Amino acid sequence: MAIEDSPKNGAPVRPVALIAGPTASGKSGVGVALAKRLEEAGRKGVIINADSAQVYSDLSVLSARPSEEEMAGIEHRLFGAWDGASACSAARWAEVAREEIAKCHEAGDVPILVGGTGMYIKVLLEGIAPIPAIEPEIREVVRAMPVDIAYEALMIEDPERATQLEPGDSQRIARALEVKRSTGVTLGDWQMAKTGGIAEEIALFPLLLLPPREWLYERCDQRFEVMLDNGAVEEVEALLARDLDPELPVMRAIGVPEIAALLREEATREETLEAGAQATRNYAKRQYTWFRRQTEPDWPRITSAIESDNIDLSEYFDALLLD
RNA sequence: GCCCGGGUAGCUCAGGGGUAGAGCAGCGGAUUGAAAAUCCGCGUGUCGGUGGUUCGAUUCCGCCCCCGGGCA
Repeated sequence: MAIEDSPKNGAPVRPVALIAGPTASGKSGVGVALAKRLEEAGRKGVIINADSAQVYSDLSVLSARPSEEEMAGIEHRLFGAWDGASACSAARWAEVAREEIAKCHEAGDVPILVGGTGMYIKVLLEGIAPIPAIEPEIREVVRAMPVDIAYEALMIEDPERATQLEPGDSQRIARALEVKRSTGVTLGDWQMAKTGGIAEEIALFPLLLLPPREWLYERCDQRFEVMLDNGAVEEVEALLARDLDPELPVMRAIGVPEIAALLREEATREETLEAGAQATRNYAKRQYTWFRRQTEPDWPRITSAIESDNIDLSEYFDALLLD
């Protein structure tokens, strides 16, 4: 629903604020600042996590989940909401986020999505093909296949998709294969329909944080060092003690493999620091590309260094701040 | 001081008489149920300096400089 459809002199109907950007760009601070401004304007803002790692209870330090202090009395939802033993997914997150957003709207609150997982946000807004759960045995077999073998199989079972994919894209090849084998229908056929997107039902107020690369990378480096000094090692120790499937998303989160190597004494602290910081930077770059290219061109962007105290929120969220 | 081994892309290094190449970094891009994942593309750099041999040297030879290691 477009803003123009809102009552002339009132707040927009079903508003959703969205603050997105790469890791370490300062999203959380901006989200909290917005919630505070809403409070001043007589409305309640609720922050909803849109980050695929902050979703796991096992990852607090390593996912940079905001502390009680940083939350500053603002309600935060979907942070640490999943147990690491069960893999979240874009579709599942979107389903839950949709419910939380609906609850906010019922209560007259303003949901503020904050996060860096572009695909989660995209699925929430645009929906996704309604593909049923994959047979666990099929998934296991497919994921255990070496890429070249899986690609050959896909060439036979779903040649159309196979030719669209890079022969080295293990993950997408496995996905296409498991969908065909489990449902009997090709991924391409499933994807002809998308369901669940809320873009048409809400008034979206997006803001992309795309600060200068150099500034961002510096923060990535600092951030990983701070994590290492503030419990990341203990967090990974506890996670490893659970003896979970190493393929699980929690086990692949940035910093987990690196710190696991440190705990196995296969790396020094110095090397761990370097590796973790590097992985963070590489990730930030990928997010940068996503947000720069996979979002609507008219979404406002801040391309300077982010100081949540100095951002003029009214410039981006004016309609929300009307009382 | 002498003897070895090196000095080649931002880093680690390969190569070799016809002006050079990988990995990583960096940059660009993709992204439809693991997305902090998965994948694709982009490589001119006084080949340490300087003389010489040669049609031609980064490659061979001499000298010099620098960095390791060893011997004194």
